[in-house]
Amino acid sequence: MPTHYNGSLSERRALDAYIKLMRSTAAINARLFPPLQAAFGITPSQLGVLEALLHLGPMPHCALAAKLLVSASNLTTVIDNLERDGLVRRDRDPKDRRVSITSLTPTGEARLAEFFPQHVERLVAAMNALEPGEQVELARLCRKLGTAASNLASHTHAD
Amino acid sequence: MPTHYNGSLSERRALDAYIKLMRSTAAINARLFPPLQAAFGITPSQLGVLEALLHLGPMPHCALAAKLLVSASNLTTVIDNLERDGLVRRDRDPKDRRVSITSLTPTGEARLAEFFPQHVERLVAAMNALEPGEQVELARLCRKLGTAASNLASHTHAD
DNA sequence: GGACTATAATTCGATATCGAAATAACCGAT
DNA sequence: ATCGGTTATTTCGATATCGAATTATAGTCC
Repeated sequence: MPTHYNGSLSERRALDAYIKLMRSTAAINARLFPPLQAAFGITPSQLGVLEALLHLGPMPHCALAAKLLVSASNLTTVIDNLERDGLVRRDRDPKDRRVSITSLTPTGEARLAEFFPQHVERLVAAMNALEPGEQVELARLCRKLGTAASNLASHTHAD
Repeated sequence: MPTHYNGSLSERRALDAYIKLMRSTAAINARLFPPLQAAFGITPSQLGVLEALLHLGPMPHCALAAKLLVSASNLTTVIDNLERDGLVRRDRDPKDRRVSITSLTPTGEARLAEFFPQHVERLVAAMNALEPGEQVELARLCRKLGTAASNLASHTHAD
């Protein structure tokens, strides 16, 4: 008589999907990043920054933080380390001197060229555990889920 | 004439699925954890530990680390903080004095009871952006993906 | 039973991450 | 031209995270 568990069936379905979602991302990233870090000393966060700069060009700090979905203060730390290693540089925007624009250095571009193809290869290999149609379906479901989660602003005030 | 991009179509499919997978987990967790942390001071990692102890009972350190897919050294830090706050306790296993067994304290159980139902509610609400059938399909795809990624041991030696 | 090996947990140093507070620069109104 | 509010970035303190090294205990082999 599971009267206490009235939502249990749909709850278990949702929880199961959530857990598998979290585990699959953890498992994939556990395959993807350790080789990168061991061979090139590049952390996942650093890769995110380098990749964004490669694809989108030099960017203001806050735009980069928004793009990567991380806090500005966190990004400061990551860029500090990349700058120390000579992979990126910061310049003040002459139009608005509050703004710090980060860009790849030639060294950064060269480093990226060394490891990026391999990284993409590993990524594609990992995703190829799914058939093409399944990849498309996964992308669709994740987009639907992510969009909904992003749009829920602050509906969480319990009644 | 995209001769340079010979793998481009299947690559883009895989990359797209990967990106949406990562973004959806980030978006969902961004909805789930800040309220928990603001109202109860519980971090995501701490929740993981408390939840495992609730469902599985007292556990050796290394078993807990394996369960949560985190390193033992990381787990030490998380448990240190939980112990400091009185939510868990450590006891040496009398059978093997190397082993540290972590368990919930009455305070920990009480705290869990305060916030866990709300948390599950938020989680289910977030996942309900997908229809029941879609949740099942997402779970299947993620399980397939995660299992494959876990089984690839070290096939990454480039030729 | 003493030496060697293996395993459990912690410590250590580095990076990442957040929110709150501090700084600096811009902008609008007067 | 200044006051006050806004926005961009950094700083600070706390937690998380990992791998490598360390410490403590078990187990094994002779």
